[in-house]
Amino acid sequence: MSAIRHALTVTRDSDFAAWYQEVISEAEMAEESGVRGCMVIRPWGYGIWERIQALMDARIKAAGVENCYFPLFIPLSYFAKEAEHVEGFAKEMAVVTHHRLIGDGKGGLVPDPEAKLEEPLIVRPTSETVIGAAMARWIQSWRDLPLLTNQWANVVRWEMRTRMFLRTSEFLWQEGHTAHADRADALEETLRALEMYRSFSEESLAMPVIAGEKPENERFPGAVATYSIEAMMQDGKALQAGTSHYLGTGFAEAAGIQYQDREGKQALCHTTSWGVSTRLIGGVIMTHGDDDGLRVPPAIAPQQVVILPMLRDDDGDAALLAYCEELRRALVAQFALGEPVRVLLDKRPGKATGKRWGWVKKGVPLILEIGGRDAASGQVSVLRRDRLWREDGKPNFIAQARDLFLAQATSEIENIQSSLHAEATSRRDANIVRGLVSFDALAEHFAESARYPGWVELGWAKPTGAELEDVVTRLKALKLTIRNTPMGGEGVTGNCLFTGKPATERIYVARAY
RNA sequence: CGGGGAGUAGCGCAGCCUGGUAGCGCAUCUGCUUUGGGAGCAGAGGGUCGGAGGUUCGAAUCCUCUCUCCCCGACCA
Repeated sequence: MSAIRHALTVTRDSDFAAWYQEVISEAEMAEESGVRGCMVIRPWGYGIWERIQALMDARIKAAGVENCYFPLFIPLSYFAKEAEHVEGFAKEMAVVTHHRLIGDGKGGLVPDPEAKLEEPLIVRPTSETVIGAAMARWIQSWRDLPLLTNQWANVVRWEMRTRMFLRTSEFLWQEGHTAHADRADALEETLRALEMYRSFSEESLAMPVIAGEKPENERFPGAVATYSIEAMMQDGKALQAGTSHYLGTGFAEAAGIQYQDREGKQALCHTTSWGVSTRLIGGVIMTHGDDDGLRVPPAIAPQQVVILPMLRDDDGDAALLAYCEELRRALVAQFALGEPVRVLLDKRPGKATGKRWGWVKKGVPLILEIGGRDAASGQVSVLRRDRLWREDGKPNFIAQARDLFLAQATSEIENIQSSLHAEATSRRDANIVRGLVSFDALAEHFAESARYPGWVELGWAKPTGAELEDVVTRLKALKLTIRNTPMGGEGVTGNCLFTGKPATERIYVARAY
C-alpha cells in the first residue's frame, strides 16, 4: 500500500478535529495563551491574516468605503437603546466595572471598591452602537449620504465553547458600517458587500462559497435581513465565512441617525453592517489542508516560494548561497497574481531536508531545494505543495533548468491558486445532494453518511414565526441547520419538505461549525 | 453553563491507586562519522510536577479550592 510517511501524525479521516488542531500547531499558526478562549497568533498565522487584510482592504477602499477607528469600550447605555441587539449579545459581553486595583492584604490584588465606574463599559462585541452614535453627529443632510465607513479591530464575545480561529473569545475582523437615505440604497450596499466577500473568498482564498440570505431565526440581533457566504469544509460541515446585514432603521432610531431630505423633512437613515474575521483562516485550513499540513493559496501566502540551499558547512556553501540569492532576486522581480512574487531564502543553519518539512506543514506553495550540483549545472529542484507525493511515496521533486523554471514561475504560482480552487469546488459540488423529497429522506441521508454528510439542497415554502421554529427544532434533532437561501434561489418546483406547501425557494441544509 | 477527560522538560507521555532523592521517547546542544533527499553513534543540558491552601517528619502522589485545555451537550452576529 502507500509507503507515504505524512508530515502529520493525525489524518483527516481518522479524527478531523484533532487533525485541525495539529495543523495549527505544526504549521506554527497559533497557540494557547493561558487566557480562556484567547489565542496567540504566531508569525505564520498572522502573516496570512495580513495578506487577507491587504487584499480585502483594497476591495473595501475600491468601493469608496473609508477606514476609521472607534473605541474598544462602549458605554452600557449605548447597547440598552436597541432592545433586540442587547438581548442578542447580553450573554456574551465582557464588562469593565473598575479602573483601579488595591491590595487585598494577602499579597494579592482586587478591584478597588472606591474605583467603581459610574457606568460599566462593555468591551465591544461589535460596534453598531458606538459607530451609530458617531453617525448621528456626522449626518445632517441628504448630501451627507451615503456614509461609508469600515474599521479593522478586535472584538470580544464570551463564547462558552471556543475553537482556534473558528470561535475565539477575542478575534480580529473588519466591520463595515454604512448609512443610507433609503431602503433600496442600503440593501444595494448590503448585497455589494456580500458579493465582495463571495468574490474575495473564491479568488483570494480559493474557497468556494455560496452567497445567500439567512433564515429569520439566524438573523443578526436587530437586523432586518442577514446575508452570508457559506463554505463547505472537508468534513462536510458548513462554515459561515462572512456576513452582511441590512439593519433597516432600527439602529438609526436608537442612535438618532437622521437627515434632512430634499423636501426639508427629517428622515431616519437605513444602515448596514458587514464583516469577516480571523475565522476565514480556519476556513482556509479546513478547505485546503491535507495530511501533511496546511496548503496556503498563493494569493494569501506570506511566502510563495521558499528556497532551501543544501548547505554542507564547507567551502562550497558560499557559491551555493550566491546561486540561491541570484535565484531569489530573479523571482522577486517577477509578478504573480498581480503582485511581486514573495520569496524567502531560508539560510538558517540546519539540513535542508529537515527544514523542508517545516515549510511543507506551513503550506508554502513552492519549495526549491538547491544543492551544489544544481548550482553547478544551472538547475533547480521544485516541489509543488499541492502535488507533494510521487506514486512511489517519495516527495515529488522535479528537476528543471533554472531558466525554464524562471520563465514558468508566474504561471506555476497562478496555477496552484486555481488548482486549489478547482479541487475545493469539485469536492463541494460532489457533496451537495439534491432531490430529497421528504423529511424522512433527509433524516435517512444524514443518518447513513454520518461522517461526511455534506449539504442538502432542497425547496421550501419559507415558513415564518412558529412554523419556522418548528422546522428549526426538527432539524436540530438531526444536528442540522439551515445555512442560507442562495441568491437567485427562487422559482423552484415541487413541495416544501417541511410544510408540504408549494416550495418558493431553495435552501441549503447542513451540519455547521 | 451541565456531563466526561486531561494538565509532570520545547513536544508526546509514564510515575499517582499503595507518600520516601524527577523518569522515558522525540526534539535541543557538543563531538565524531555520514550526507542529493525526513542520517548514525557517543556524551551533555533542560522540570518550583498548572496555581493556591491543607494533612504529614516528608506530597507529583492524599484532601479542598481555583485556572486552563480537549470531547459531548446547551449557547453561538
